[in-house]
Amino acid sequence: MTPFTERVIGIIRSIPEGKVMTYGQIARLAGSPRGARQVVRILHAMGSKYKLPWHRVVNAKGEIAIADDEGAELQSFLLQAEGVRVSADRLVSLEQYQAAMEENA
DNA sequence: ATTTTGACTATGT
DNA sequence: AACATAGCCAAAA
Repeated sequence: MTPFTERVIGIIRSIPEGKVMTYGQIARLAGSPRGARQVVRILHAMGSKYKLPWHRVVNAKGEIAIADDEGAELQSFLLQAEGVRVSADRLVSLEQYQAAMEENA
């Protein structure tokens, strides 16, 4: 377990309900400005084990980044269940993750 | 050791 | 706004 991984986990765990963050933001906060893809891997590998709110992580455009349609639908459902507006093309309102970033900065 | 592969991003058309 | 390109970087093949 690298320090970077630990920081990523901590950051994701700190995302408040109803807010979302992007892979890039998380990577930057964890000290690796170009590490967005590593965040993806960490999330995929450790997500269930550490009970992280994986569904609160979206890409830079504010959209659900899951390739698999079924998984994307689940994420969309989970987000909407906590009050995040998600459009039919799985776009998340941008205000929500900007707020999350300030709280963690 | 080298290549491929992404739940990515920034930049330029 | 949609598409292409080029960086990116660790894990898997």
